[in-house]
Amino acid sequence: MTALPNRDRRAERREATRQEILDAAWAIARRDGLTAVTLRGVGERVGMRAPSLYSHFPSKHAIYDAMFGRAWHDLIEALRALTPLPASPRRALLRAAEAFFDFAAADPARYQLMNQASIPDFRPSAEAYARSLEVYDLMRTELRALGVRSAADLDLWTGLLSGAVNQQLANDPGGTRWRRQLPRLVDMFADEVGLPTPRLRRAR
Amino acid sequence: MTALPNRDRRAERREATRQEILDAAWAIARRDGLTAVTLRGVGERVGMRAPSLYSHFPSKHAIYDAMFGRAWHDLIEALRALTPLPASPRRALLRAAEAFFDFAAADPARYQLMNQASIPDFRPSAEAYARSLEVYDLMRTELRALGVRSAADLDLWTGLLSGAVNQQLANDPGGTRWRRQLPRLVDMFADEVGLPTPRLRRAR
DNA sequence: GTCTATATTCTGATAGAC
DNA sequence: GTCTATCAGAATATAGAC
Repeated sequence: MTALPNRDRRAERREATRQEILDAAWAIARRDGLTAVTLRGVGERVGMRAPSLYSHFPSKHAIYDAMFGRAWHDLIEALRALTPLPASPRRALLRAAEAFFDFAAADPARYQLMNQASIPDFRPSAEAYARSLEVYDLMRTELRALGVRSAADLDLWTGLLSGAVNQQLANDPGGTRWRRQLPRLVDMFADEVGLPTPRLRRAR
Repeated sequence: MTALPNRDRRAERREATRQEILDAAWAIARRDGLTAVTLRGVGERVGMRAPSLYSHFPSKHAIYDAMFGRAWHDLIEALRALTPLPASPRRALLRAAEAFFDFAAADPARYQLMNQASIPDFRPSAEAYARSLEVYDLMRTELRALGVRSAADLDLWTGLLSGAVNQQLANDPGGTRWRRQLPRLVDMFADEVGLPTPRLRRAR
């Protein structure tokens, strides 16, 4: 009778513990960098000895992998939460660009895990990697809806976005020097690929 | 009589050994990543035991620091070698952009050392860091000569460039997907900041 | 599922002989 | 200036008691 409820409880508890472990790993990564995440450190934060973590994750890389998948999942959610986008293509692009930018700037360690191969020997699993492709698909679909079709144009857009983010994180962390350029980038891109006016900013 | 010549010889030999050590470290970094550089590994390549390296560098970080400074120095040279630039501002920009791009793409590990804080606890010395500022100055001076004066415009330019490089290294290493966008980026930038036509590519 | 104890391996760095 | 020997510490991971 109580067999099923108990099993649910256990599964829930187990999942909660997994989550605590991941949260601890994120906290360390944010404070001291991705490579500062150690099993001892994580264990200490969750009130466990390091070896006990192996009851929940088969290896340290599995923890990174879960973090990687989670990060991309959260980005997907952040982008999906944008719909419905403004009817104006340029306003729609700006809204999406700002969402992406803010997601990246909110957690540089997360951005580093997602985009830069910064952990020796770590390769995301196929499942986790698929989530990053999903974001790419999402962007492509969105741009297509706005009338941007060619692969080169999509590359152009991702280049503009990642450039702004990278410069912000590298040269003005916590600031807004490149975030302020987003309306300009949107106009430049929209002009280049032939999206309708009016511009967000007045032309010079 | 021979005191001075001998001292020169020794200094030369010593400098040559230092260079061999750095070359070995670069080779390892290029093959297996920056963090794969170990004193034992470097020593093996130069035919020394690890402790002997301390006769030439006071610490492992000092090796990284020399590499960092050298990388920026080489970029400075690559950029200086561009003068005289084409008279056409847009062609001048394209030439500089391609030089920067190719420098980065030629050695991703070097680019990572220069731009991303990827080695735990490593901070470049003031001397080495000054070289990176020199590149920034060089770019500012060059843009100013072309008529680009505002700090925001300079930020825009560095964002466009670093975005193309980052996407190339992350998503199409060894390829040309983003390198091909450079003429387009130059035109977009030139249009935005009001540089004279004609465009490099025809407008759409 | 968590623990202690330990294996294994690697790291940067130092001491001191030669 | 290079060597051997070693330190001191960190890391991931495993074995097995409870």
